[in-house]
Amino acid sequence: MSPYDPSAFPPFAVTVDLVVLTVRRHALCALVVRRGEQPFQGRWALPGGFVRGDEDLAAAAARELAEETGLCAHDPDSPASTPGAHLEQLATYGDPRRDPRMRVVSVAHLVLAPDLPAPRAGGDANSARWATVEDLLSQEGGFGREGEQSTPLAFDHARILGDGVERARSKIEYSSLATAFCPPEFTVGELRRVYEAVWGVALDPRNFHRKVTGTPGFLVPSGGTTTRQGGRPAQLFRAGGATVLNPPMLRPEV
Amino acid sequence: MSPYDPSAFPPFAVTVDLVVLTVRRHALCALVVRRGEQPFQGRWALPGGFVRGDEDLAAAAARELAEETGLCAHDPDSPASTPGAHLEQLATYGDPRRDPRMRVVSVAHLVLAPDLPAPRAGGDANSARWATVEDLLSQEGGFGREGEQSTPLAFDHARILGDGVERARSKIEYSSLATAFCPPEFTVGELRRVYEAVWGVALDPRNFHRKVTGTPGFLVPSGGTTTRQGGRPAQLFRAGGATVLNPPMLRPEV
DNA sequence: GCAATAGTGTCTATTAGACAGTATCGC
DNA sequence: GCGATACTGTCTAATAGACACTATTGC
Repeated sequence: MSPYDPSAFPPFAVTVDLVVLTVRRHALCALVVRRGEQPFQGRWALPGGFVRGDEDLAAAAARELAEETGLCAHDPDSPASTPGAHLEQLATYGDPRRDPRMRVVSVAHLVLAPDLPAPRAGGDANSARWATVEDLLSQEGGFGREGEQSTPLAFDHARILGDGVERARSKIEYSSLATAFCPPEFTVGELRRVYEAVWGVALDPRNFHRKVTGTPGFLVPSGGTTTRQGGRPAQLFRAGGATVLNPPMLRPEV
Repeated sequence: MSPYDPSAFPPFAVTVDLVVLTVRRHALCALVVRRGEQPFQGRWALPGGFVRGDEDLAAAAARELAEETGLCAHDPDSPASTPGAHLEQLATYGDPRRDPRMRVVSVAHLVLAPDLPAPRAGGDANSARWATVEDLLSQEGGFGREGEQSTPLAFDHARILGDGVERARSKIEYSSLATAFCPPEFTVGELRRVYEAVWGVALDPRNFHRKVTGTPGFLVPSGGTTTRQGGRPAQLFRAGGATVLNPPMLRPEV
């Protein structure tokens, strides 16, 4: 067969799946939706859907994100987009048997978002929720915050979620992306709690403060202060222009 | 439309494209093939082809690699594969207009290989060659080593190649992947020349030697020595078991 | 000897990590 | 006052980078 014979290619469906991460109550959480149909009916899955015929992959991911959360994604590769959550391509999953019905290639995307109000999913408020990554990835399922048992995720979504979490854990080391988990204005302590939740470690508040305020372009003071965390008023910052951190934040050893 | 109605998805073609990098004569080079048909007939392009209906994405990439180079890819994610070149998924490109004939989503893969004999491409030795990354990515095309002008790469392959080069440049900082550019046994000086070619910088041989031999698990002595680089005989090493380098190699500032 | 590469030692400026101590809020 | 968090300063061990020096080959 000719390498580009348009009439001779096998038919594929192409979807986007979203790993939407946020930090809630000092825990790294992901957005999951309940499947209403077979296969895996009733199980939790990552949000996602088909790429339309005239739609770019990043556009499809941003559309699905808006449909599920109302978030406006900020794709660093596309020039003009309203500020909001960070969106980037994660990886593509194409095992021939990953969907029992047909050949589906899924282009997974990673979204990092600040703590949000309750998710919505097409008007059915009960069909989407935040769950801790720990619960979703524990082998037997574990228990959600309402005491509801989390069965394993549908399809290969546990692997996709694991890859997304690993990407987030490593990217906040050498980029300023941890600020994507924070509201527009935030304190050094709030940023530290993001690192602690994503990495699952405790960091020295004093050395952390010295490190982030000493990294050029990471944070810019916004002028105000807040006492929303209690204690002495803390200076408020915005994300600076730097995207790459040099020197990087160092993740403590195991 | 139901989010998973099997009869209602738009038809996509899915291909794999390969960014095959090697170091030749102190320069980072990529494998390109000449297109025999429209569009972009006669232009250079990255090797690649359709994913078969029952084939995983990584398997398709390994098959294309073997067809183009005879290399056996070593995918770190798959358990048993003959040692050879390193292969990993790079990114997926799905702009609706990236191929003028139809909707093609391409899952690009990155291959890092030691210096190889001349490439082959389906028996037609003239239709595949190594070109320096510098020539391929220079805006106007530049000149290849035979003095032949390199026109810009077909499709969006210049962008894919640029992304692959950037991935390679950053991955050799914090992983042991630079050894994938070396033969099974190599000297510290040969490894240093890999870093210098990929990063395009000059490194201090003495500090480099101290750094790589002091990083646990990076290199293991094989016992032999060689004088193939001239000068005092150099100890031969193999790649050690470590995949992540801690501390990382530091790329000098611009 | 001379050129080339390999390998070791030494000094210095920088920094990560540990931790003392002070500042400023709510209660 | 007390508890909490924010911030600044200090010490030490480790290290990146610069560079002097020696070792061992081919010619």
